[in-house]
Amino acid sequence: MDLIAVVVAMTDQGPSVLTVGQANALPSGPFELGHRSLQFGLRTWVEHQTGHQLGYIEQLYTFADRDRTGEREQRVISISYLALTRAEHAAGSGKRAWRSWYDYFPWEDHRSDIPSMVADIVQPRLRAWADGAGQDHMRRERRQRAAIAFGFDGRHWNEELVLQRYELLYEAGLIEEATRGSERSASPPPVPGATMIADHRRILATAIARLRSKIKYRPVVFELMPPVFTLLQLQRTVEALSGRLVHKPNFRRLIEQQELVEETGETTADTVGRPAKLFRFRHAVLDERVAAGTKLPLSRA
Amino acid sequence: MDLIAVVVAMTDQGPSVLTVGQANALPSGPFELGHRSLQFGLRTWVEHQTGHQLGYIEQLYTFADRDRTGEREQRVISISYLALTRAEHAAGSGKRAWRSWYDYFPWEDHRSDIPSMVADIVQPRLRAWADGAGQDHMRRERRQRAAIAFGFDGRHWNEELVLQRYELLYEAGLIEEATRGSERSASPPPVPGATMIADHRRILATAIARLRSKIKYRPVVFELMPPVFTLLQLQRTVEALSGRLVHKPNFRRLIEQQELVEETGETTADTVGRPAKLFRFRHAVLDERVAAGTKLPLSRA
DNA sequence: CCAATTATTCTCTAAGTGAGTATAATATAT
DNA sequence: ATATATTATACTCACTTAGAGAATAATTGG
Repeated sequence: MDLIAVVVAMTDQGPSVLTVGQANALPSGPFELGHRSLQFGLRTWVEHQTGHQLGYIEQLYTFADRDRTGEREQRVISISYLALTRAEHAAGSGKRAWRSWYDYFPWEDHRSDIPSMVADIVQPRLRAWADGAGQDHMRRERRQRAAIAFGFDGRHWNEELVLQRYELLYEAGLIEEATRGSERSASPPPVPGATMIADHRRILATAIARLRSKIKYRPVVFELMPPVFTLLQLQRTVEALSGRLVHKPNFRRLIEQQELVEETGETTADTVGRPAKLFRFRHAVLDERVAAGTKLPLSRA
Repeated sequence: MDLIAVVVAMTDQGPSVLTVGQANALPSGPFELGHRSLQFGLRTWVEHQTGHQLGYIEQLYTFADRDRTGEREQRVISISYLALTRAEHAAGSGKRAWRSWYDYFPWEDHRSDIPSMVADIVQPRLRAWADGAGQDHMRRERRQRAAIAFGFDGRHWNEELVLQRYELLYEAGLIEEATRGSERSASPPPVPGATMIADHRRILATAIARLRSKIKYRPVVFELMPPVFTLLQLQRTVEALSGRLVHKPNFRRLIEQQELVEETGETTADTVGRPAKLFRFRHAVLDERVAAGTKLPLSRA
């Protein structure tokens, strides 16, 4: 019985995740009898071990597949969580490090255009995998899945399909984790991207997908923001999480008409150009509207 | 390590859940080593025990609170699942029975107007609970929470807040499960609604909330429908699940423009009035659009 | 003072949604 | 046979939302 945490914060390197070891594992710990509840158990040990106050915690998924850790007949139940915090809360102890999550998923960052590795590496290898299927209908099905997941053939990129993309690459043998234990020469070279132990990278993919979906209908972004911020800073955070750019005027309109923020009266001084008003999150909305939404003006075209 | 299933189907009594015992418990079973995965384990034992083929399975939540079962220091991890099936698949064995979920949550059915018990019983008792708070700001906060959850003071009813409503009633001591073990005379009489053992009713509330949310953006309703159906039958199912009526022309428009269904060419014969065309679900949409949506034309007013 | 830079406001258009009305096809009653 | 009830299906309209681009404002640095 293990608790695994995906702790997310914004750092200088962008949207980041707290890692241990050689930046190849998520922090995890046993669930102890002394803990009042699962969530409480997670909160106490993460805060104790990392000095991070966790603002928002959400259960992700419980895993127990037999060969999860590779050891046969040993059954470990892992309960994974998504937690949001602010990087400043760090007390940096031991071998813990923040890493941009795009280090592990370089194909997910579409903020400055589509990464070239998608067309140069991912697409041809997935194509080869699809063509390697025996029957004709299998080939078509594989191609269609790849096209939907990665937006090939003129389809639109859907930033929420993080897990589907990872699983597709895994199934195609293009992820190092998928070919562990088998002959190295037998499998094609993996796609770029830092790897993780066991299925931690898969759990991270689940967390990113959840967060990308959630910011559209719950005001959780603010857990990652400092107490006061400009609208552009807020926008950059949303863009970092979703991996794509949003239309600035429309973003402002959305935030303001939902009354998610209020002006502090101050403005920024340290920037070039016109100084921006500073805002703070209106915590009252959490009480006022349970289903307080935050939609993103993401283009469909 | 326990698996608990909320198995949902449409029966003559409306949206129904599979129960065991005196219709006061959800089916549950241990997770065995022989099972390949959690989901697989659940599927096999539910199908084995009830003769039901489970179409759709989704993990709900993992619980491990210390006093969950009332036995101290005994820590049981429960992983709960939502499963959808068709009632006809039944092979009816033993003490299993379908029960309308509104037997357990009578305040949740707003199809034919708001149930009178909401204004007659729930509202005054929640008001009394709020007024019983010590400080003034506590009273205001309790009143606001009740108003948001149940749509008092001219607010809108939000059908997705099933869990919030249950938890509010629980906190107010108006749910029998909340006052177990304490002096009976000390607590107010519980609100109407069948009870369940342990926290099963809470798990059921979680499942209903999840399903009411999900039918709006994923075509899961079809798991509950027979192979062919009329659009009105589909609409009635959606209404039964969400607990509120939808606008018929708009519902049709939504279903058709999303190309979720296709005509079979047949029409119904056994009804009064003009015969309706029969439709079947277009399984192709599951491949075509991963995020295939089913939105409901629910009124905001 | 002008260019560059960032912030903020406004407008236009297209699509989506809630609500109501009109027409079509059947059964049953008179 | 005709009217009426009943259910199915189609159409219309007003209003809101969302995507996109343009225009204006307030700074800093030459």
